[in-house]
Amino acid sequence: MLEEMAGRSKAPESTAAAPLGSFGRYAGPATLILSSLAGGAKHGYALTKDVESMAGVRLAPGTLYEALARLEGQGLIEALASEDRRRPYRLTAAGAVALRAHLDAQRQVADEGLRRLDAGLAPT
Amino acid sequence: MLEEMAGRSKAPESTAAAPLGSFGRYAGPATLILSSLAGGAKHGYALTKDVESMAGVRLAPGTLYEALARLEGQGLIEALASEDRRRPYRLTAAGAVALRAHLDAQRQVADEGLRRLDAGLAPT
DNA sequence: TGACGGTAGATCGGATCGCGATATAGGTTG
DNA sequence: CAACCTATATCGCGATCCGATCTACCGTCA
Repeated sequence: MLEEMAGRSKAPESTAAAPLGSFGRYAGPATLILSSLAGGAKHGYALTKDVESMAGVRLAPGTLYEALARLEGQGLIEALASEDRRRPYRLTAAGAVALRAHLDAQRQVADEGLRRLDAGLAPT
Repeated sequence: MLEEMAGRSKAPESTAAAPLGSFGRYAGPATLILSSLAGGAKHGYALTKDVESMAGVRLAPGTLYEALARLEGQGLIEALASEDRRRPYRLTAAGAVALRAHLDAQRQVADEGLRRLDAGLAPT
């Protein structure tokens, strides 16, 4: 699944799939949005607030709504019936799978980077 | 330090610094490059190979060399004397600090996202 | 020796994406 | 009613990513 993700389908030809870079280009806002939605359906504005308290990042409105449109187009999130003036979005099953893979990979990279930093002072 | 980071100097005006998004725009290749260099100085080509085996991501040459130039301009890495045809780069002290902050933040977001995914099945 | 492939770096053009500015509009509080 | 918060949408600029393409050196295998 998720083959065409970002219009670029090049798998690394090796055995290991590359969840990093699966979203849009190289993660970023998409990761934050999906992670936020993993805690329950939210509309855009609530999402901004949640992301801000969760990651300290304030998503610009352009970034937010364009990312939402992209993610919906990719089937990773879906819009719910709008109440009031809110347009809530929910993580889809595919979105949950993709998010988990992405976060796992990201955590691995972070762990390895931190390991190298701590081990290091990098001789040579 | 790191004030001018990406040609955009807007600090988040609030008290809490936001390590996510500190690089270029929203991390990405920069994170991978810096994490790789945390394991020791490397030249561009070796970096690509290391990143590929570390994260399963193949950085395009354009991405790589442009990112290296940006990171050097930001003082996060520095070029060493070139041997043969190689131009090795090394993580600077500032780069190590920035990388650690970024990876810490990224790991926190990943952990929270995974927690929500596992806790969830997200009612409402 | 000459074709081939891996190493190594650089640059350009096109496409994507992030972001602030801007606009609209309803609700609340003073 | 002014000011501010909620809430969404869109446009344009600039930043960034990426594949293609070029140069160049090296080893090897026919």
